[in-house]
Amino acid sequence: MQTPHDDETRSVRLARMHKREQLQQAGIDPYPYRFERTAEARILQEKFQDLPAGEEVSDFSCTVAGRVMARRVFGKLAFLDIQDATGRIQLYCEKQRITEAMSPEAFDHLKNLTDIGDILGATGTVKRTEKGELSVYIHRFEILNKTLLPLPDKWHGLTDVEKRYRQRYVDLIVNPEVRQTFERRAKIIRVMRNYLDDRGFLEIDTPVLQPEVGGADAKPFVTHHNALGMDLYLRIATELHLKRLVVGGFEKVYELGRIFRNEGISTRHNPEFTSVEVYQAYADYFDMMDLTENILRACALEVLGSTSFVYQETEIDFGQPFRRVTMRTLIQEECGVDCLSFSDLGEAKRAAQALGVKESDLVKVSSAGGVMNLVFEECCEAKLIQPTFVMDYPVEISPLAKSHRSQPDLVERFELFIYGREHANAFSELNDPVDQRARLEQQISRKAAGDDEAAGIDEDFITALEHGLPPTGGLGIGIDRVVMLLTDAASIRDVIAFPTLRTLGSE
RNA sequence: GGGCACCUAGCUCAGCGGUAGAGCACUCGGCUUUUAACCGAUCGGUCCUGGGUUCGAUCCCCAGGGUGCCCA
Repeated sequence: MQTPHDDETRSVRLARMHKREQLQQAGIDPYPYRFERTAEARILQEKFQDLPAGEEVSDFSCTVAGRVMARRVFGKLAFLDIQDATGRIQLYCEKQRITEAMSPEAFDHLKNLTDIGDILGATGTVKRTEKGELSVYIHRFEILNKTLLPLPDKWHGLTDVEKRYRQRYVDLIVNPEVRQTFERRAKIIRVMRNYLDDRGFLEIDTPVLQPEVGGADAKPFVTHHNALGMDLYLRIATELHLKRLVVGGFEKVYELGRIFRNEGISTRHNPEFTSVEVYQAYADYFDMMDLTENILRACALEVLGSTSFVYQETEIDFGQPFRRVTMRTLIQEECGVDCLSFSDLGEAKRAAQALGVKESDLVKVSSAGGVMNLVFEECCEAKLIQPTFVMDYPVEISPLAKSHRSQPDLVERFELFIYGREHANAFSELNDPVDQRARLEQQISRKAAGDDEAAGIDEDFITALEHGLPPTGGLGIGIDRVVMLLTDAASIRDVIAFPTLRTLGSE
């Protein structure tokens, strides 16, 4: 990986620096301030799609601008392909026309002092060449940016995966599908906001910097506030503050924003990612299932124009009602074992081991519910390709969810699985403050027995609950993973413009 | 954290126990219908780093670094 300093000695950069100087010596500013365009590539392509080869529209003048993506230069003629935000178009550059309109040297400047990657503006008529390429037949051009560094290899493009992420701007210039991914991402987020706004949900920003972490089981990033002399955590969820807002009387709230988890990086995990959490008073987890289903269907329809699509060569269908099945039933179907029937932890662990759960995972777990969850992860998760609401989780791994109305040891919680991955997590929210305190305390003692960061209890959250949280349904959706699905991206890094990467040259 | 793979010119990659190559890019020359333009010439190397084996290592071995994929 080259750093800009290494580039100092690179011949390409030196050559371009020299061209920049030559332009300046000729009285040309290689970095002008403004340029007035009258046309974009795609608009021209559409407008003149029926223009026959060899014909020029001499009474139509237009001005375009964009980055030079290809150059084919002859003695007194040059073809430059420029790319703007809408697409590409060829500039047909004839020495005679340019000389007449500009100056005797102008064509040589174009020929000798511009490179692939430079940003140009140009004015001319429209002509489809003999070979059938729609072109702007230019008589005037302006260099809008003399670039110093070259674009990647014109045959292979930018294939180095790391460089695509580190220098996303280059990736975007060279790989048009990357642009589409981020356009779709923006659209998905817009659809979600519109969907919620239209139904009376209010978006409220809650703190990123928090004195206590909570709302999920994850390791936080720690930072320090100098003036207050205190450590603060970056939020791992927006849950606890949004519930406070429901206590305060906002009956439909949500927050769409960045979450930070100090954990591993993989094709499905980035330390900072985007979630939307939604809370609705007087609703339960069944209402959240309906909401989840509808919002995802709306996204697919809006972005892809269809409720079914192909992800990594697998057909995914959002058109049918999503399957709703309990974790217990799924395990019974896959393994023939009823996880609620074990008499003690030892029996549960022996059964789990027989089903292929690793010893190294089992030792970290100290409850039957934890074992049940491991069995589910081992035996069921990967098989849930079509959208499936997995319902009724063990209480031990769900400290913020309300106990099941009819099943002891379980809570009213679901996760949505698609393509074997979790995409959403929702509860009938636990609003009994006494039960909530007991659950959190249990969680802490369990952690303290196990490992590292035994987080404190967010006392203010308990206080809020003591003031009364109405019956509430809550939902969290991982936006990045939804974007992955709807853009057919294999890695979460493909849907985050600037994914977290190791810094270069440190250590 | 575990497994596998890769690291050679600016880029994409060959290569081989005997001191390194191609295409493209860059630079120079030629060219008025190209689409990876073409033709000719030049330039271009810490073969990831360190150690070992060897007369000799880019190649084999060990360690480290980086990257990717899979698993946790």
